[in-house]
Amino acid sequence: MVMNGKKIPQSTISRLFVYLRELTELDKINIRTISSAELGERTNLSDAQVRKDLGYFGQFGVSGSGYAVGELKNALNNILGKDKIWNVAIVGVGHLGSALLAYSGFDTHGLKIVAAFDADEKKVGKKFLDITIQSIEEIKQTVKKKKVELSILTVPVGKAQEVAEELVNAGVECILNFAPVSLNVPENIKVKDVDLSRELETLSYFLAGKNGNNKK
Amino acid sequence: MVMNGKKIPQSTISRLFVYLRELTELDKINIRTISSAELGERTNLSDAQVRKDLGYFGQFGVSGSGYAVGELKNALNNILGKDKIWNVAIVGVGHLGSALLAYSGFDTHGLKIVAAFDADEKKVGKKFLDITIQSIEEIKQTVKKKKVELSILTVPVGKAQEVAEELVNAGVECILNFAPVSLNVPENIKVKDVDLSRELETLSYFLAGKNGNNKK
DNA sequence: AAAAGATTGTGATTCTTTTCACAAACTCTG
DNA sequence: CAGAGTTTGTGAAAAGAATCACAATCTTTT
Repeated sequence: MVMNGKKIPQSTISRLFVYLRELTELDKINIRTISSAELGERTNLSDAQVRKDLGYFGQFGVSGSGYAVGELKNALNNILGKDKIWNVAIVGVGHLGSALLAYSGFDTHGLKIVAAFDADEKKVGKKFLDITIQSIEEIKQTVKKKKVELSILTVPVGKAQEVAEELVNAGVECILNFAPVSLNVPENIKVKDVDLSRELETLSYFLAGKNGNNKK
Repeated sequence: MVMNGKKIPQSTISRLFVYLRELTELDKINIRTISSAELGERTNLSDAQVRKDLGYFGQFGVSGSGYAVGELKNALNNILGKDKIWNVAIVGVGHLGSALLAYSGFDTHGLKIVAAFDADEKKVGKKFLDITIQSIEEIKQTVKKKKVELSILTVPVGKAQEVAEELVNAGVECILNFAPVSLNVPENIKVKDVDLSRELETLSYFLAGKNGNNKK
């Protein structure tokens, strides 16, 4: 990602969402102004990090007093494309998939689940809230019709690559992949992996270290 | 993390789990030997990356032929502490929490869910497979009794900090946090954040860029 | 057994991200 | 309104991570 000739780290983008969330809270409790130091404290980041991150996108602060909460909030909403609502499809309505379907938090983040797919014929036709589960075969047609832009892949490992290809073929450009495999997709497709077991395993690795098991 | 004086990147650890998963597959289909190039190909990483990652922990390869699959697999299992089974507790049995409870994949990763907690009195006492949901008040006692080492935090944002403190107080050293807040815990406690909305939002940011919405 | 080929392990290099540090700009106080 | 106190914005330095590149080592071929 490039802006004004400077390269913007992926991690900066990710942190902007954290700032935005905090600013939204601050706004609710009528706090009008905040310094980078305080915003950093609340988000467990350094003041310098906060300033540098914001610095990629412009000058939002006022020397001596800090940032205007409302203004910065609006600026970030704009930068992060949160003024738009994104249409999301969930593919694979197993345990995790249905938890995500039922998760109400997405709406408040500008994400709207508009479709759900599953290979299991027994599930097809069932309703979750206002979403009817469709067959995998209907992906292409439904993606077009419902203007799906993002997709969440919660199918078993063995099916992931195959289904991913189908999604790409249907025109989806972003995939949040929960299957623990590296998807092979064209490079214009943005894939983000969330690997729950791996996260836990990484934790256990540190725990192993603490107990002295694998420390030299 | 430090080994032989060299600092080991967190990302290296994370990738080791990916290598291990691939090696386990290779072993199943009776492939005896693999080069860094091929292992890299299968995991979408560069050959140099594979070699450097492994290099932090020793010399496992053979020039001219590559790595012995079985041997490397065993070595990684050992390095990553996967010879041990870790006891896990889930705190917050909402949509996501119960999906994780029902998720069978953890066992195969050396993780055993031994307890579940929820604040809702209506849920307390209910059974999920062989786990009975307990009240939050019982955390301390149960953590001790069942030797909980890892915990998964799937409570609402507002409760997260409070419950995290209770976990720390009970002696849990690692927390996988699904609540979208920065937990404030002592620095000897390892917290890993998984923020699903943020992951999706990050994706949508790139999508916004593609459509030219926020490109200069 | 020598030559050709493959592949590792790792120092050096490059690239990326974070932290430092301070002038400049603003606010507040008496 | 001058001086003391804050806080930003940003180059420069440091730290961290990925890539390069190649000598050393092993395998295969003839």
